[in-house]
Amino acid sequence: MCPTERDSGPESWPAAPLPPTRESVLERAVMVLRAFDVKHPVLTVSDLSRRVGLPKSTVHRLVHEMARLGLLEITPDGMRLGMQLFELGELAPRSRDVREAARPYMEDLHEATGATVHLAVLDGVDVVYVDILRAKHGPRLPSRVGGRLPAHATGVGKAILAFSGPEVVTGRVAAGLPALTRHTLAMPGAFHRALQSIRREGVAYDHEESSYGVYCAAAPVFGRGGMPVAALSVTGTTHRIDLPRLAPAVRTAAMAVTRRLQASV
Amino acid sequence: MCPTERDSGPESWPAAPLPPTRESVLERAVMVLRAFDVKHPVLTVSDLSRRVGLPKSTVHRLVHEMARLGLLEITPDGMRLGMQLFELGELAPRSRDVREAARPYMEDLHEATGATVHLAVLDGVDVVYVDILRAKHGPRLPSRVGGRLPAHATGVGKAILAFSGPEVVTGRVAAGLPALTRHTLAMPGAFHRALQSIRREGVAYDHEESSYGVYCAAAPVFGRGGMPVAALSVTGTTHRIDLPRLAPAVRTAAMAVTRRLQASV
DNA sequence: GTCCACTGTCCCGCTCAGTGGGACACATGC
DNA sequence: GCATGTGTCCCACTGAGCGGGACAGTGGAC
Repeated sequence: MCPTERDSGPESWPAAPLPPTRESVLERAVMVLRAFDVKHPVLTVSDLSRRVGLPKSTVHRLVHEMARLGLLEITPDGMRLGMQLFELGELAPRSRDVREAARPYMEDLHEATGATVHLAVLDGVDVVYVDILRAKHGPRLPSRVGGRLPAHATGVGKAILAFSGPEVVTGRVAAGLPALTRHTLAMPGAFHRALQSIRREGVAYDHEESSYGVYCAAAPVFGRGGMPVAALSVTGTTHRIDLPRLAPAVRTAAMAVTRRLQASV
Repeated sequence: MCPTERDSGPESWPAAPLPPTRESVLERAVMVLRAFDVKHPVLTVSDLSRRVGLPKSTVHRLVHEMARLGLLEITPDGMRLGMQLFELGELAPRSRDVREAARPYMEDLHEATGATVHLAVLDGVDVVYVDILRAKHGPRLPSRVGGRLPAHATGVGKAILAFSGPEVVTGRVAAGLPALTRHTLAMPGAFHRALQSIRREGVAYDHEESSYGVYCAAAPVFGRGGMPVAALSVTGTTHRIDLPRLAPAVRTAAMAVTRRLQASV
């Protein structure tokens, strides 16, 4: 919640906690899977037992069953997430379809601007990055495919929210507006005003709201029903990117993807 | 198994059947997840009940629990795989790390050759495609990120197998050498001879062995321990690609990725 | 209109899959 | 030596998961 988090900045944000229920086998399994992250790609049985809060013998049994199913892989120094998960994840339609449709236009945008191009979808109150084309030069941005950030704190998130139904926006506000930097729109008033301006302009800007030194311009992609399903953004680092100049390009690309999505059958 | 399969060709291959055991809750859940594929991105409770062979009431309960956990999403016309899976899948280290390391070199290769570039890892007896940069022009190849094909029938698969331990190769042979086209190396003798030649040349070729009209050259990427962990390939369609000319480029790129992997910490 | 076949949802009593405390062997480090 | 960490396995208990079956709603055929 605090802008000055301990280590590497908001590369990824924890998913919303699961609604409280007496945990089922399935839930325990998901808890085990969720225990892994970028910083902890390999965990031992004891690690998992500690992180998840389940008895070691239970984790042991669970983990071996999951390995049998391909959800986990056992290595000499612990468990890691398995290829089966990658395979299943790639089939998730919300990310797959929009990525498929957007890829060519992302490449054009990438080539035309030389900047890093992002594609993200909304999942609950967060955005999840679905595809990234990185700038050849310049520092590596902290974003990651599969990474999750609170929607209100990102360009892509604001672009989607601005054109979503009011209940979606309300959901985000109700879940809180955590500040990732001191520029994050953490006040509902400012946040709503920003969305209104985005609706007017058709573009959302992010001036160091998600991460220090990171600037971006984002535009929404609309699906079949006319509702926003994703957003494209062009991102760069401080003063090395001319957002007003790039905004029309992002909008145009996003509109092209929209057209493509609505054309397909 | 038959080369002239019914519809769209070998875009994806079914994963190996799970070892037979009395099915656990977890296994049933995975069976439900695996019921989804490219042609069936949305399934209803009844669909799932039929496809998986579980009672409808059981599927109903299971599916709603999985939706609560984010593994599935409920839409007006059925269930689909959820974003949670995509998120978890992107964390699977085997695909993530190698893709991260390979991306820049894939882009170079893509730019230098103009052809489609593939990155795949070995999973059991199959290869799973981890990243694809598609040629701007020309027909769309049937490959798909997250797609699975029997290793012996692909360039990338043969490139990996040729430099893997004998037990890995034996595993593939023991699992059978199904023919995807009439050019697939379906005989152990021919297969072993091909691997030997690949070891000598450092490049694996695929002349319509995985799909008609598809030609490719592939080279292995080695991990920390000196064992192959992935393979890069350059792919094109009949006669529109000059493999001997591209082979050195693929090898060079693969070696660069190897270097990068072994350098990182 | 009346079928019929199909959905998704929910109930509820039975039972066996899942549980987890605890014991054990082994590897480190002091 | 002892202490503290691993991973693995056993086994008696019990409630989570099971699934047959009932039900309401939908929609096409006739």
